[in-house]
Amino acid sequence: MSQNSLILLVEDDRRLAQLVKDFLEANDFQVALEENGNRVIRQAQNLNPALIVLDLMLPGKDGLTLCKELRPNFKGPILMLTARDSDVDQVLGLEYGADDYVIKPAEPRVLLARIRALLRRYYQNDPREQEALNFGELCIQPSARKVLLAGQEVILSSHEYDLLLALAAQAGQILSREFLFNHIYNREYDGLDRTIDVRISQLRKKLNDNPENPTRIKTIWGKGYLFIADAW
Amino acid sequence: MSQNSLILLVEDDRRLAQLVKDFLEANDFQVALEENGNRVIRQAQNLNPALIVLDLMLPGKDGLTLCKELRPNFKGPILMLTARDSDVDQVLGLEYGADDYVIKPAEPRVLLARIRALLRRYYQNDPREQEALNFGELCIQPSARKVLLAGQEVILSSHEYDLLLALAAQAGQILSREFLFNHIYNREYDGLDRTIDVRISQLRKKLNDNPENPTRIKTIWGKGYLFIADAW
DNA sequence: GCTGTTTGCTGCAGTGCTGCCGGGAAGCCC
DNA sequence: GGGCTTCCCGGCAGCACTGCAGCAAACAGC
Repeated sequence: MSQNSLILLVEDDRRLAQLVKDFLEANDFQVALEENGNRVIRQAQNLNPALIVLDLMLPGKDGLTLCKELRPNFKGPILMLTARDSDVDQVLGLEYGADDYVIKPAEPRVLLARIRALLRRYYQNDPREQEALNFGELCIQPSARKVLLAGQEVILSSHEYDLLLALAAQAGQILSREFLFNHIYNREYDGLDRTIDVRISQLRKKLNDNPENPTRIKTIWGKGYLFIADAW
Repeated sequence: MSQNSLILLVEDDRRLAQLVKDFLEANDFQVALEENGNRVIRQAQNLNPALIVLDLMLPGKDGLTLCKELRPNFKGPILMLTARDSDVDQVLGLEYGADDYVIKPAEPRVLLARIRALLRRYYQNDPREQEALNFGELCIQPSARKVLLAGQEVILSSHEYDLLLALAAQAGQILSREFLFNHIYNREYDGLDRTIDVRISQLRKKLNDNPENPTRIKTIWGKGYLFIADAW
């Protein structure tokens, strides 16, 4: 993370959304737009953004409820955005699980500063930073791009390694095929591609993980894959 | 990691400081006051507060510099507080390492909400790691998406697991079919769908819960379902 | 008691998802 | 270019999961 600097912007006013999007992109963020409140949760799962900016005045779903429902599925920072005269109270918003609350019209640089503060705080102790990741007998050494299983080196192909690292860095979270695909390749996921499945299959084989009853990489039916941190 | 609820309040206006102190104490925080900017760093080290509220208009030391110097010695959240017409800019403050920035005069409950949001975020044990939920013999492990009953793993389908988690996470509350449906599926509940009933039935079977006299998942006639936390 | 409504649960059929093989293309190193 | 590895992708087999219908039982109100 910080590996992915993707921000999910939930905003129904297209003009405003585009403005914010352009501004954030000019500042080296990637931005995904979502207009429909009902699709936010699914989008959050599929894209796994680093942060969500949530406008409360959405058609389709009440923003507060949305925020609350989002929490179990999204652990990262949520920044609420709302008009000054909104009946939705700042205090309430924060209590419903938002991490920050900015009143519209927001000065772009204020918004940017607050986004940066949230990301800095949340992703500061990023395990991805070179340090070795240890999960019981499994040890991943990003500095050497090397993986050890019970002390023995496991030879992984380039994509296999990338995939494993992506999973391990967010152990305990379900990662969608779409997210994994985008993470490894620089092209669009068409929703049908089975490449990830094949890589996972290889990985399991090399890590001695039984797909019928996996202890490391679990398949979440209809959702994606999950790396299990707990060593045993 | 200070599991305490001590807040270090840095403020030179005694009257205001006392007001804030009283208010926070009334809300179950402990508050330590510090008026002198030069002593803040030492105080932060000595007291190891959970959070620092920092007024920028201090005699003795410029607030921004202070914030910057504080950072290496204090890892917890810092909330900046300043007058609206201050020349110290919000953006600058956040860039200097503050985690939040509130403009005076601050409504007490807003301040409180923001303090709580910061603490919640910072002191939840590693954001990526969810704790296991324990209910007597039943143990739900979100990090591995695994459910244990008396030590034995219970194999649940994807939706069964989601449903159980939704219920367990709000144990003791009646959850309507509509809520559960929306929580699991991302589509509208038509008011007639019996899917939830069937899932509940499966769950009860797998959890050895007798529907005639359920000890885990109780049916609330006409309203929904209720997860009972108390172990049997 | 009776009635209409709500719930429990099973069985089945269909579908959509996953695992992974195997051929061939594409990259890489000499 | 040759030999090697890695990767892509079509495709098939298998089955987990879903949704539905249907009926019995429980319930609330009268």
